[in-house]
Amino acid sequence: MVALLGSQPSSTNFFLLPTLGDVHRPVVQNACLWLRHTVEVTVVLVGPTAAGKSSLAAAVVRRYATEGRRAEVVNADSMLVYRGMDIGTAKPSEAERAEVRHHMVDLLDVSENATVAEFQQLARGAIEDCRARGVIPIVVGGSALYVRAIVDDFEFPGTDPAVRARLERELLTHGAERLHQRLSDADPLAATRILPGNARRVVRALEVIELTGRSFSAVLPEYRYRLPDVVQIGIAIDRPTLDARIAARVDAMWAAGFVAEVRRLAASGLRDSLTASRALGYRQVLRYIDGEISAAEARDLTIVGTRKFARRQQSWFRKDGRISWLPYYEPDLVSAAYALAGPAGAGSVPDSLAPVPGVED
RNA sequence: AGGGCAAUAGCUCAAUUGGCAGAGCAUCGGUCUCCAAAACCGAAGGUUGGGGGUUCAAGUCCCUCUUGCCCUG
Repeated sequence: MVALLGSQPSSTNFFLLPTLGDVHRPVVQNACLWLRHTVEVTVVLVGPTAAGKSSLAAAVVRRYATEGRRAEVVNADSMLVYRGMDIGTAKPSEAERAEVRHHMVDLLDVSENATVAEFQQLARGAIEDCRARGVIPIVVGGSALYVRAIVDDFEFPGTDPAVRARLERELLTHGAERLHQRLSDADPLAATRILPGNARRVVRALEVIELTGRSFSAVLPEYRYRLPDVVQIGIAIDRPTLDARIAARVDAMWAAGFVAEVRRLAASGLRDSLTASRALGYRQVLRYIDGEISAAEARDLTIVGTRKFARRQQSWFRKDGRISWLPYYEPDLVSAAYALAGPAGAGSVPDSLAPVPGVED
């Protein structure tokens, strides 16, 4: 039954076309109340850091519970996968995780390298697992690439440590320009898309070409869900408010013992890691611990870095036209989100909750 | 009070003997198929503290005022 309806992704949307008059709404909602038992929705909650995704997710899970439905969170935040990185990542607390099950959290040691491809596999598995158990997965994340890799048609060509290491060495000896020149010969199209200064992407392109024997004409896929029924909700928040929240959050982290956490992780190899050591806050606190900068500088750099990260997140998300935006100040944000994600929802935007222009940007 | 030093983009500072006021950071915008909390690219931003003078030409030299810092009383 699930599979049958799942093959018609638009079934719920169909009943809720915005053109329907209010008169029909009760009927429509009844239809959906019935459908909610058979159609499996995947909810995706996005937005910049400190917008309030986690607490909203937990509240929506609770609301589902009042309807007798179970929902679980699938994290799509790149740094939450590291064990021990708790304060600096604003990881949901143990209490929160005891109440709501969180997937894709605490999977790796700080010394291990996270990859998008692996994350994609595991996260998709977690979603399948939820669906198989009749649980609604709520993907919550600020890493746009991760979210898209999970929800859209992404296929990552493989990677080979040996090839990669050799290319990295060539990068050191010959420089990025030279590698980019080589990319121009091997794959002119890719070379026009990747700027010579971006050594990282040049190396990856050469790696893929060498591994696959084909050109690296990688372009982001179209905005098309590979899952049957996805509802993407974004929290819209204006910059001044977001910036204030970020500053307050960083201060709270320091007060909560962030430096001690970084010290602890440094002892277990944080410094040598490729990915974890680059995490916002951790990178700056490491410099502070090493005496390179003052505590105040570390704090300020973390705030500025987080702010810039939030801008990048917003610019990534605002391109995705499938996201329904809810203003952070919506008095009953939970009901609004639930209206989109819950039984009556599946993508319809209630009139009162149309995107708020001033907030979205 | 007297003497000395300084004042240039939002911030920190550059600017040959007087010769088209620049850089880093912040800000804004963009790119993105395995390090993505990463990596990279672009744009905007100035009556050089105010006023006067010398000069073909003044951020630069002279006078004056304002503000800040230091020293001496």
